[in-house]
Amino acid sequence: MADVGRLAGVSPTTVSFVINADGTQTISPATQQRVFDAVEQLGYRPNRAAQNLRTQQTSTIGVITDEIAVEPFAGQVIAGAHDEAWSQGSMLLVVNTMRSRPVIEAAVEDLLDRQVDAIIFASAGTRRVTLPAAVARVPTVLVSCFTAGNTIPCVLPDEVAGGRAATQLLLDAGHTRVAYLTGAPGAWATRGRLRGHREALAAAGLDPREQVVVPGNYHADSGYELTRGLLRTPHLPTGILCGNDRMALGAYLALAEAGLRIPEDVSVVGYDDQDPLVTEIRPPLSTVRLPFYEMGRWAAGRLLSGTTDRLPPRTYLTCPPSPRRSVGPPRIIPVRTPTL
Amino acid sequence: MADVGRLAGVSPTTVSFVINADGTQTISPATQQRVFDAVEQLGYRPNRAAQNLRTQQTSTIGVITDEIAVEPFAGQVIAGAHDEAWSQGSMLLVVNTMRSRPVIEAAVEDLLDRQVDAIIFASAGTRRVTLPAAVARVPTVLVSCFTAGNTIPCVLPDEVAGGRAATQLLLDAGHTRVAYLTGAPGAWATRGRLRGHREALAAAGLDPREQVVVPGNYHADSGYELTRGLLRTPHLPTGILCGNDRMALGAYLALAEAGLRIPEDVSVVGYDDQDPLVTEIRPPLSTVRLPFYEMGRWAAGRLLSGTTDRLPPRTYLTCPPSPRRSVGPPRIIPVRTPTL
DNA sequence: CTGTTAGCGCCTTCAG
DNA sequence: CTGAAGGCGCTAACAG
Repeated sequence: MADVGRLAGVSPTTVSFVINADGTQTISPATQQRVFDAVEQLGYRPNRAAQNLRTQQTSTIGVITDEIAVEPFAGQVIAGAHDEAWSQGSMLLVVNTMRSRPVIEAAVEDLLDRQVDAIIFASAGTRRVTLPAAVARVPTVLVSCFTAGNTIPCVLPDEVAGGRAATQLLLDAGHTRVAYLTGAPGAWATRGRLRGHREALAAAGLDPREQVVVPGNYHADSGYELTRGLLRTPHLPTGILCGNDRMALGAYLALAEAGLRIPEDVSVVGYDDQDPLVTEIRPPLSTVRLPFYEMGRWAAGRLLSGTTDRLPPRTYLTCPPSPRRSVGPPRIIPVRTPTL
Repeated sequence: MADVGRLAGVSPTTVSFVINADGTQTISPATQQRVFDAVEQLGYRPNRAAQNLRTQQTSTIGVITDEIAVEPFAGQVIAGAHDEAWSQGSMLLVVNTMRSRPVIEAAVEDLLDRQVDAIIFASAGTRRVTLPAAVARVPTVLVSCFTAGNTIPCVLPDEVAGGRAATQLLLDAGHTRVAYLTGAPGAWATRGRLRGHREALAAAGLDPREQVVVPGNYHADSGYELTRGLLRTPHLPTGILCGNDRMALGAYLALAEAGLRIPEDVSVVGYDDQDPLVTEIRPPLSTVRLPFYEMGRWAAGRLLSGTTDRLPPRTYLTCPPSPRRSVGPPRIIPVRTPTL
């Protein structure tokens, strides 16, 4: 920097001023030009370590995640946070904890030592978490998880609206007898989606108690078994809503085995919009997308704008429907005689 | 740090020495203890920004990746690099380029400004890349890609051995008539796998020219179509090897439609070991795993040990077979009459 | 074995 | 509109 100043015939101070032009200083255009030329000529780049030391900030966000290699999830959260951060000149320092408590604690300490400007904590599968107290020393936003007393602002998928949207996909096509093969009963997501499902049914003038709802576990197997169970029923529903895309895959298999076509004989809807699953199966699956990318982006955005103190305890982002070809009009006479 | 020294009754220098005990200094145990006590009592933690400025290194590796949210790929590479880095006290600064040239250039500059100790450049799908010249300013390793003159050390999956392993899964079960539904013909991976396939065939005493090989494109659709093509053939092979797991999924669908069971009627082998696909479909798919995690880990390991100058231009990591239940003994009489 | 001293490169009041 | 000076927190010669 001293060199630049020398070449431009100004002091290092002036160089600093023109480089970090923050509006509070007024440097003559001529001088500015000379400085820029010198910077260019010398290939000068400011030393970030020195800036960090001086300014106490690093343009860096620490991202602590359960498991980076789990899809759909961390990758998208990170991608969203990354894109927002990148657009504002910040970068992401990522830590993968594999849910290990000691790692989480060490990660927070280390990130704090490295003077990250903020922390994003993201979990795979919405759940309650308890974080080391130290996170309070820096602005923090939780993605897809929350703390006991909502002590830290968080962003969550709006599963209730998602459940409504998924159901609506079937309702809009004219279905009036739909089965819901839910995910694992205990999960936060499951409860929200089921509630949304019932709301949509009721809003369409259908009695939720007359529709079939059976509990699954988010695995393809349960989608398969549950669908087979449905097939043994006298009145096969015209539409099947699955807890997630994997369960929908199971439903596809069971339906194919039974010689039933999608969507001609039965319509199927998933949840998650999990690539490449949904686009690779035939027909492509109608589903609802979880806003992982958006949540990551939202978190980084709030953090970078430095307005985390005025944030509501919980923010919900919508799960948009992703209609594809697995939903069609209901078959007129979908009645089947029980097999056996 | 001055406070710590004061509390322990020593100079800041001494504090630095005991904290960074590098063996070159000898501090009396008593003094060390006093320093540690003071550190503990004050909750002192060294300021990384200051250390970075002073030592010119940051215990940080920059990871530049095509697309972080693409599975199977960047997530695992990052997870591997992360685990290795973490075990040595380093962290990862990740940048997602979406293959944009300007972003790649900016990323390298920014990472260099931030004084990363090393850079890992990872691509989705092995291919040749050209990097900004500036990467040369810091140790760099390429993952799943390579440069024109092999100017930068890289680590790649051993696709030839992988192709052999995949084929061997079928051969070991007793198959002598196998079809290979390849991935996109132009791809580096496709060529290696095909070569390995032929080697395995030859090594088993089979004439590669008598086996059927048809080109696909890595999508489920092509697996589906190609398998249907096979079904129209008088002699259906007893084993089908697919270019990747998605194509295998297509094969599953085509086989199910034709009323053929896996592995009783036909055995199927995939490639990639893509979760959750391979474990969620029935039967679970026998496949070959791409060593993304290992490549990431390997890259970080070499970089951190500071021995990148003595590295061979290319290092191949094995693709281990992942046998599951989609392979069984060949059917005695798999002959079918053409379905016209 | 321990303390003194001098920066690492930058930002930022405060004077001019 | 520009320059001088001090210091962010730490490390590494160099003395003692």
